[in-house]
Amino acid sequence: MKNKEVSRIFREIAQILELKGENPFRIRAYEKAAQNVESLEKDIEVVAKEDKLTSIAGIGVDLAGKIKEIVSTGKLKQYQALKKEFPADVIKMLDIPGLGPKTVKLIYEKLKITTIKKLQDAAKSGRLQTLEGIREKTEENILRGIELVKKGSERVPLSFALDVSAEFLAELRKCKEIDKIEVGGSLRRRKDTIRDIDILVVSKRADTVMNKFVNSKLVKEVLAHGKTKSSVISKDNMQVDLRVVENKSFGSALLYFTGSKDFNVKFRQLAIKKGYKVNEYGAFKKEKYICGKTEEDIFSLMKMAYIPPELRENRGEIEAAQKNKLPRLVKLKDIKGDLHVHSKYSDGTSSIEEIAAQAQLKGYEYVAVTDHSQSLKVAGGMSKERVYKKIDEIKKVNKKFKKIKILIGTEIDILSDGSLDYPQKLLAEFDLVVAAIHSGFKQSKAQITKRLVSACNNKYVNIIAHPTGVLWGTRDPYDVDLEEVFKAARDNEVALEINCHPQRLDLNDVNVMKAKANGVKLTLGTDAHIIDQLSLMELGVDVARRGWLLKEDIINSMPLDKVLKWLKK
DNA sequence: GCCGTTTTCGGCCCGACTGTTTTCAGTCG
Repeated sequence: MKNKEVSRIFREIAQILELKGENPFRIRAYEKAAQNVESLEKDIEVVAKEDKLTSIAGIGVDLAGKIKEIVSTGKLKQYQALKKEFPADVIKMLDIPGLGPKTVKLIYEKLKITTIKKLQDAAKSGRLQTLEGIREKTEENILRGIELVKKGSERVPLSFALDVSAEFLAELRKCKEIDKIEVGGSLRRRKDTIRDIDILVVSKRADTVMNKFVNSKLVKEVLAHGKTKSSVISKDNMQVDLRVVENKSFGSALLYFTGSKDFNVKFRQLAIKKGYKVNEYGAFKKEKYICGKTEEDIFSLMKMAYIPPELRENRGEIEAAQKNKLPRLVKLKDIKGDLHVHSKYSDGTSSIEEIAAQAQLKGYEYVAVTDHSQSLKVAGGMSKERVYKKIDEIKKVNKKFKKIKILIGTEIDILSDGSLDYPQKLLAEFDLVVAAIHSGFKQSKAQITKRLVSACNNKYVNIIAHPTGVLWGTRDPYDVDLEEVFKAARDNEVALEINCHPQRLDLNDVNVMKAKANGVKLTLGTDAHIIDQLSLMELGVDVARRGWLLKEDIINSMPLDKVLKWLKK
């Protein structure tokens, strides 16, 4: 797989071309190509071999030739020549917020500044002010931008952004000048990681709302404060943007503010073809306002089905909506049980009975109590004896609860040599076996892949939990050949989990799509360690929806009898 | 550099805010 390599090279070419002041549309062509290659499901090397590169959107004859060169020689002559034109650190200056290609070029060429450190020194000493168009404020902004880069303006996990946005929403809702309020952006699309929070409000008193917003106690720093748009940095270091519009523009503004960027570009192009102009204030014919009060109005004007926010990534959803062939996405109410829950028997805090009661309250037909296996000592991994004790208790509780079935489960460790943490004889005692990697994350791709594949080959294993091991913001996924895991899972009727825990959300949307394309079934598991966390199911459903899943793709949208049948593969 | 049921040439989404200058370029989303 050289998809990442190709897209990295194209992205960097785009940056260098920006510095050179090249045609912006040519630059965008490289960026678009980079993105499309990166999100391509197929291996770019295979597509190149089949001579089908130009069938990829945004890849024409020229870029196809460049991809072939990269795939066959591992290099691209054009790229190597371009790299010589600017020092690597100068290209990195483009990452500084507020500093764009024009200014970087000016600074590099006039002052011969080649590193971010030198840039910082020059800004502090006021030397940048010798340049045309740069005065005190710009210098300050550059210094602030450098600090932001150092701190790492990285994406945060969805759950963290949800918490921050909830605080802002609560604060803004106190403001009686606000008639409507909604979150947009990647948060509304429920991406697994979020860079900034976009909030949209309807108000007739935009100035009052803006003043309250930028002066809120939640705000650390004001980046911009305009009549209809403001940006701040929150106390938790998240950028929050607020936009105020009139009611008649609420739908169009929400559409625009929800994005994604690629979706917006495609959508607006389509509008032009149909003779309309769509912006955040509405859909217009010539200068005449047609609609914009709701998103539905605009979709219907474009003669397409309403596209749920989770799908708006320009991954084919616009074409599908035009043909009225959008997938009937799984909904929270389709989920009939939770297949990954921890009890007091390992590192959870709830009793079997509490879990049963809460799951019943959720309207579930079943819940699997999947405690850790013996090796995972830090998480109260259970000995063989404790397993039998737990089985006895579950049987008793099952007699007490008529409306819900507790499945006897285990989240068993896949040990570093690929073997499982309990003998086969004990595994036979469980209704459900969830296998997962909790150690040896640094092993080679081949080793990790082999461990997961051999777990799939075990006849008692039903589910692979959090298949890539990612912990958003803390730990990168381990190196694994998912294609191999997909094959093994499909051939052995093993499902892959979408772990709903906000730090995990693993598999993610893209891998969920790939799994489905490979004929693999998915499960949703909250990994709850306390009964309140059974509500995390919602986040997992969001991932499933972003991955275009129907309820038919998800094991635990089936009723109990069918799940039991599936478990007895 | 890509793309095409108005086009194989001439388009390519569209608008807000800031800083600097005095009408606009640069940057961002």
